[in-house]
Amino acid sequence: MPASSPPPSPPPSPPPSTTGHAILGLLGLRSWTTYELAKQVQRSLRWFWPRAERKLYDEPKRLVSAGLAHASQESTGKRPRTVYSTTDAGRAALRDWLDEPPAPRTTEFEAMVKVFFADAGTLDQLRTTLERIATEAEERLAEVTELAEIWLAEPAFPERAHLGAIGLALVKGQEEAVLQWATWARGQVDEWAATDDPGHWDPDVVFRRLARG
Amino acid sequence: MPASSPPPSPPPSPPPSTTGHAILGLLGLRSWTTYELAKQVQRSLRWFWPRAERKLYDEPKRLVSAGLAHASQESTGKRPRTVYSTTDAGRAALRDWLDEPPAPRTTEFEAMVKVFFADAGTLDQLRTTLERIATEAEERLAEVTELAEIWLAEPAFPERAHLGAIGLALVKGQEEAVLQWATWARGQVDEWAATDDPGHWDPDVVFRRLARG
DNA sequence: TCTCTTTTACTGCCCTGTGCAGTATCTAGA
DNA sequence: TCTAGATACTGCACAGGGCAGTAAAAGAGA
Repeated sequence: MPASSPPPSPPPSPPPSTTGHAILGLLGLRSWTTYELAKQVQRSLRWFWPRAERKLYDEPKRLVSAGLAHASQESTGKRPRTVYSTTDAGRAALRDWLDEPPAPRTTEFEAMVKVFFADAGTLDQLRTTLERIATEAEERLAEVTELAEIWLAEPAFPERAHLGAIGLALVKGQEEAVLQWATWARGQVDEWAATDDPGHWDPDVVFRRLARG
Repeated sequence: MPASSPPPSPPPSPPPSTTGHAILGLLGLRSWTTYELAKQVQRSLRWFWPRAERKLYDEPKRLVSAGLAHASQESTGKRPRTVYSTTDAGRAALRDWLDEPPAPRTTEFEAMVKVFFADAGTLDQLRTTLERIATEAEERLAEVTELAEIWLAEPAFPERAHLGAIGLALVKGQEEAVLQWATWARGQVDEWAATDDPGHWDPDVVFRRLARG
């Protein structure tokens, strides 16, 4: 007897990505247009899950086709806009996703690649790179201060202040660590004779400190 | 007079990406097969510029077509292998690249997205996520210790120990910052009544600390 | 000696994600 | 009224990731 042909099932929408779940999280707070979503991701999620605006126009559509979100066509005058909201299935998916082991943290730090290969260039180039690393960290620390002040004065989601607080605290810790390192490194590099010759500067002193755990 | 047709020039190979320059940096140390390159990237560059092995088989070919690297076909028995080395143009490109302003540092930290949307789930889920963040940081700190010991005992490139030392020092600072935060956060969360109700725990205490700069 | 596992050495394919250009409309201010 | 900026998208080319697949060499153990 021949095998019966499989029943015509709707194409199984792939399980949402991290980006999908992050958007699902924002939809759990309120409804958003894609444009608002993009701005909000820049303000908050950017710190831990940076995504280009472009992507945020595609992802909600996938959520809708998976039944995890709902889209309603509205309009401002003649210009149409799409407002997305979550669904019961969306809330359930978000809840379940919290159980799954998170992907390992990854960092892209181009400036440190330049530090690592600094012996292909001059000490001045290395110092400039360290300067840029420090400046970036300082700018972000200023942003942290600004965000903390906004949370104190006019929070958009006061009922979520506790989650915002612990999140922002991590950002501050990270940026401070980078800034402290950059300041230290700047001092160390000043003792080197050249990028490929540390002179009397002894790397083993550092390695022994790092090896102590 | 009609415009003359443009001379048939070779397709301008696009300027190498960060990944390309990173490989150029490794080729500056010695010649590598792609397989060795992939392993080396996992050991060292991974910390600041993580790239999938797959990509490391494509990128050297682009460097060769841009004249920045040289490929020689060798063989181990009947199996062919490609050994890449740098060129004068490659060394010059690397040197020039060190001057260019680096891309901003970015971090993908899925676990923190789960922390940020923890109010979609339970306190147990949040505690588990914090636990996982701490464990990951501890594992990486152990790796830092291990690498420091290798640098002390049998360094592969002793003449580059100074650059390895300052690089590894940053990794340690970053991981310690995450671990300290996770420990602190675990304690704070223990005072909350639920993920969406911090009880008497006051987020403004944290925000005021963060706002002080 | 034979077998099995691990290491070496890649390629193809599909998917996610980025950056940029392009197309409109709406709003607020000079 | 004119213009700048904000809103609301789409298309396209390219970087990069993950996984499956292929295959030969080297080493380990029976």
